[in-house]
Amino acid sequence: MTMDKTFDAAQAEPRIYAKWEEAGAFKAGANASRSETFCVMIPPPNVTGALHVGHAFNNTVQDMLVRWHRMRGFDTLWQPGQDHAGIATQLMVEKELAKTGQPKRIELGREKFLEKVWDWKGQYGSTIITQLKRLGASADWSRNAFTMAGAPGDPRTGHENSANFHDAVIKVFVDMYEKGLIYRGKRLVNWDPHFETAISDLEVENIEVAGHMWHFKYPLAGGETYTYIERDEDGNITLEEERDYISIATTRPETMLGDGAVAVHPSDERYAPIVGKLCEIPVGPKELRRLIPIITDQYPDKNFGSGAVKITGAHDFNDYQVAKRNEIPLYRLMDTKGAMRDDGASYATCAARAMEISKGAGFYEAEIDSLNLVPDELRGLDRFEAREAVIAQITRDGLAVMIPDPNPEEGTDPQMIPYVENKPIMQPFGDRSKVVIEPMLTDQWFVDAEKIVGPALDAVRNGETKIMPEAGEKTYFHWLENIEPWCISRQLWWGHQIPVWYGLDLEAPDFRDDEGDGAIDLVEMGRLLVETRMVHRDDRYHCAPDIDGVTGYFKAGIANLPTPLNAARIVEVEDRHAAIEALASTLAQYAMTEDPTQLIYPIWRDADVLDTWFSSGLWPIGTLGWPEDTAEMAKYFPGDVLVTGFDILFFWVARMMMMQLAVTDQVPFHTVYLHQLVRDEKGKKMSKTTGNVIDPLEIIDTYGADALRFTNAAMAAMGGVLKLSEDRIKGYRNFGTKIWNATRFAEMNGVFEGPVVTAPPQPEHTVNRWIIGETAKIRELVDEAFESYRFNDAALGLYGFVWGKVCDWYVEFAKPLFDGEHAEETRATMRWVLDQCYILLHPIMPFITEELWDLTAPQGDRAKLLVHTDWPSYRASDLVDEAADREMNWVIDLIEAIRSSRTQMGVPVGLKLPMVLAEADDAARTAMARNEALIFKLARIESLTEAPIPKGAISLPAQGALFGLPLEGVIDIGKEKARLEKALGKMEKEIGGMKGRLNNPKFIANADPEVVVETRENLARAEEEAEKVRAAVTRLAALG
RNA sequence: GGGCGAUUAGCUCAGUGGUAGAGCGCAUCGUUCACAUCGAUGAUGUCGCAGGUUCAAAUCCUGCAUCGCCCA
Repeated sequence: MTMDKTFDAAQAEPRIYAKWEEAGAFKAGANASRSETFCVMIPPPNVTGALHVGHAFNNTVQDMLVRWHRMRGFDTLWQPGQDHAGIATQLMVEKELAKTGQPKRIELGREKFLEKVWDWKGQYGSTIITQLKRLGASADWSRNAFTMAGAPGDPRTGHENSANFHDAVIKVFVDMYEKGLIYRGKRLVNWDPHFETAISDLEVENIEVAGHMWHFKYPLAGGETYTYIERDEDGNITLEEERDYISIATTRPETMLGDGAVAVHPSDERYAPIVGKLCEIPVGPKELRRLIPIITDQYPDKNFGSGAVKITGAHDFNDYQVAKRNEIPLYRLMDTKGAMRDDGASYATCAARAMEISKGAGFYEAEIDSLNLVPDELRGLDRFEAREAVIAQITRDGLAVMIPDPNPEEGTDPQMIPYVENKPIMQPFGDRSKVVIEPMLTDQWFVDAEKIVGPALDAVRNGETKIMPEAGEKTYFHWLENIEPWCISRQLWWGHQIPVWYGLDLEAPDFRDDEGDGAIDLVEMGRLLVETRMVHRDDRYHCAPDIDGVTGYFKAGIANLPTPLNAARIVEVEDRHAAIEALASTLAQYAMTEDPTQLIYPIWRDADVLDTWFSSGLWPIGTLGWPEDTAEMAKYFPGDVLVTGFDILFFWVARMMMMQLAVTDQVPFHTVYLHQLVRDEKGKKMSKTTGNVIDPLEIIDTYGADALRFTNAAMAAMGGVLKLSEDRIKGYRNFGTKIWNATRFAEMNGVFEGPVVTAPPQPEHTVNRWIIGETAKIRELVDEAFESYRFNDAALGLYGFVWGKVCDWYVEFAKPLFDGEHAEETRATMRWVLDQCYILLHPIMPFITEELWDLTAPQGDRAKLLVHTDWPSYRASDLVDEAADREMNWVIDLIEAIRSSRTQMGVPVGLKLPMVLAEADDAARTAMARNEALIFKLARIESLTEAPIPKGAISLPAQGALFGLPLEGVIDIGKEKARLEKALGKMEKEIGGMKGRLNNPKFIANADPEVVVETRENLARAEEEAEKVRAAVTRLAALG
């Protein structure tokens, strides 16, 4: 066997991964040797996703945990899969259709379009899985799950064995609906005008943009005036004037049309005189301007803007709350595309009705939504065009607040100009559509989160589930304690369609049965349809897993209708519009035939689908086959650890907790490991626009997956910021090369010629005894680090051990031993130690270690692949030989001292020096005698004689000994003296500190006794050494 | 504005009360004998500032400053 000089990751990694897969190494339960299970659910990446550095980090962490447990014999399942990513996928497919010149989504229709989506999923949906494999992820791919598995039309491509997620999602929806945990309602939601759907908070990015704040006058009704007074901090009047208006500042003038009130803080004395009065919205046809009340609410900030806030409940989340509290009507101004409404009655009609309402007339929510308060000339305009028009109108009417131009033209009096502040404002954008998100009042489905939040809070409070780092728990509590209803409906086609059917409300309270015969005649039927306006009333709806489930409900619902309507057949139609047509046509037909068996009652299914997060909220059980009673569910649920980004703590983790508890009464996992976003080396978010995106696949191509994984592990300090730097990756690639070459050295020295060494050897030589103890220490450190999720400690500990102990010292120490009486045991020890390095490094660097595992057993006598090799459990207390430890540290210190003085004195590297031993106690003498060969070799010493330190020699104090390097004529006395004095200064400072402490009776009395003893020992050692240095300085002084 | 967090070597970061650390970078030296993706050696710190608790503070507490993130 001749090893190459480096590990060829690009060539080896695919081969090694294939070997694992062929061996079924990642299958659930593979290598299990005990009954405990270990189950990790992958946070499902989007089916549209491609691997980015965040995935790479997240999955490295999971893989380390999984591999570590699998090697320790746990019955391990790492459950992979993907979510169906409603918007993203739909967008992707629409783009694809456009690119290939196919009909558009709407043209295709729902069913055909969904076929296209399934085709797309089959063709491109497994991209990220292939990429995760390149990272070395050891998930059980045979169980790959998909959140749309089992939905109508699923051809089962790429998730052949996935549990039926659709059934699980629908069952949970129906159950929660029946328990009253899910309801339908009109609420303010984040609306994406591009995709024309509600979206979740998670899909909204708040970005600071340059914005403007316009200041407008809202005239008081009836020309009323009041004295407006402003005071400074001491209460002195700074401004006093009569005003016939109230000044409002807004960043969104176009929403003024929907204002329902102006609010001021109850303690704001400036506006106290006009609270309760009406003011006029300064836009729209003059004769039809609406009046709105001036109210008080806690929300306005007295110090912000003018202190008065316009309340547009249907287009702003804060205003919505104020409006709700104060029963202010919510006027919707825009359509689904974000354009000003162009529907309903004329502005004159709507505004008149709105006026009645603000003067106290009663109103219904549904009626309010039908009022279109957009002036006729603004109807149909895009919201941003409408903004400009509104500003222009107000300014033209002289109702903008005016100020003197701060930058007047040279030599002229400043002109008065409208007061517009330029200021940065936070604006919500759709993360995929990139358009400004509009708060919009629409009918949506909600989970009444407040009702299911309790158990999720308790589970974390009582420690049943632990969130790490702990700061995550605070955030979790804060969010859950203030939980809002969760909007789960989306106006999309790709997703789980909501299992709710609607029917027209045919119950007519004012319907008269002329004959009182309980049967309906044609006259009555005509009146029913035309006069009672039933099609304008709210619909009836029922929820069930399928249409058969709701048929009964609807039958019962029409049972009380007059004959023959009460016997109509329930038939599903496309939508509400089709239902009205169908009903009209069936009634018309009945009028002709009078055949009651032909009468139908049309129902239609809710067109909306469920939020992707609703289905991924069920990930921990859905992937295991729930609601079926599967073996996997019994074995692996509840799972163990969830590894995910801090950013989805609310959106996913908290919801999973709530939903699993609501459905199974059990927590889905006992530990949540949260990590930060992966940033670039300067800590900036990676983005295509900034151009600082690091592609993990390019990194893998260049440096290998192990280097990227090791970097991820080394960065993974609990809660730490993750800054990925290519230099660091390169450094860890070099680390791989280092252990590769240590192996190569061992191979050249015949270490792998015999059979493999499985148990810790019991060698005689100190060097070998020492490294075995060091190995045991690092094994304990690695286990403790993994146990407590301190992956950085595991990685850096191994780095220091392999490079700093094994390569820098043990390999060097071993060189002289290969020829002597300890050759045999040294080979055995080195072989064992290297094996331990491969094993302990395997969870972090699986590829190179598996390769080395194979290469270092040329006889083919490995019991198993490394991926399944038993994790060691030997202990430092059994394997550390204290004496060997002391001795080797003494040797290392001495060699370093000699090397240091040589370099500083400018002794040529090649020159071998004689050395004198001036003083030595027994321990030092023995240590010297036993390790002379390697000290000579590593410090380039040619001889050792016992003699006093000669003149002009460098003194080298060691524990229990004093050495000298005669360098008369070579050393620069001044330089050496300076070096010694510097060292002495440092020592004396330390000694001073220790003496100070030991002289303090309080220290002796209060400090931990161990600390006192330790300090005494350290002091003694330091004083001994300082004494030697002082003597050396004296000798040097005598010389000079 | 509210909440959470950070501030340690030139850079990136570890360090949960007991002698300030790592990697990278930098400087000097070194290629027969595992590795130049390497080796040897070295320089670099008022641990953000000010108080407090303690025998002892980078570490705990308080305030301040600066910078992040989340929410409004």
